[in-house]
Amino acid sequence: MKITKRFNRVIKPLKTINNHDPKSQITKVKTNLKQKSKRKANTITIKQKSQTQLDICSKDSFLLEKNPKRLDLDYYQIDALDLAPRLLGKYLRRDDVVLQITEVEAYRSNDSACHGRVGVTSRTAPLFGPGGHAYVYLCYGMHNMLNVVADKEGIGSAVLIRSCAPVTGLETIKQRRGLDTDKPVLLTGPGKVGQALGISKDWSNHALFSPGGLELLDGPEVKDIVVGPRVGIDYALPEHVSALWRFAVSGSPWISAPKNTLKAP
DNA sequence: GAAAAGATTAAA
DNA sequence: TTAATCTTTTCC
Repeated sequence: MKITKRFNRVIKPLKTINNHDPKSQITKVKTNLKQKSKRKANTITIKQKSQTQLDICSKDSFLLEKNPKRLDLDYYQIDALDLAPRLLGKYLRRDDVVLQITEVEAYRSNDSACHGRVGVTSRTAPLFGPGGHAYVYLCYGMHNMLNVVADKEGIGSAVLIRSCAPVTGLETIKQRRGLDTDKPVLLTGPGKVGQALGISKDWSNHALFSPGGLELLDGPEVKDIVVGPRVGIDYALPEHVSALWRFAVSGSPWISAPKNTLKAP
């Protein structure tokens, strides 16, 4: 498999060169190389810019909260559709890492896109437990997706955390992600959030309102929200595919793709 | 002309 | 879904 990848990457430019004027193609390749080295040279500038964004987005608000408290069990005992937008701005903490939630999706009872549609299994059991627990599942055999279980026991609904902004523990986040950057690519996507928090499906059913491990802390209420259809649920019924149950902090750079489907409500 | 944003593709 | 590429658009 690796051979195929390498083969493609080597052969592609050659094909292009053969089909076009060699001189212009060589110039193009040279330009690309130049751009790449320049990008490297500009790393410092980019980092400074991102750092500013980071401060504006989340660091200040976390410090202002002084000592954010864990949300209590009652907070979660509502419809996932109501809980989802309320989780924007809240904080996820594990070890020295604190992330501020910037993008979520609601998965509800009687929702053909929700894992709960198959009923209670060993995997989905936490989903049917009382709200306030984590529901973590493996996607594509490698991505751990973090959901916050909503509503009362037996309902089977949750809020998927799709993106976050870093607040503290940037070095740990980078290390877990295996990426040395401060840019949104670090945390925009559900798999990235799970990786940054260092969680696996073993964390499924973990109580987010209890001290220790993974905690969900209170944060500022987000009023400027954009909404859109949920991502990657083509298998669901049309009415659920089109439902605007994806929520994100308006204007935040910490939002996953696709962004053009998000609009003011 | 360079950076940013969008689209595409392989991989797991 | 993610990461890496390739392509198009934006803007200094």
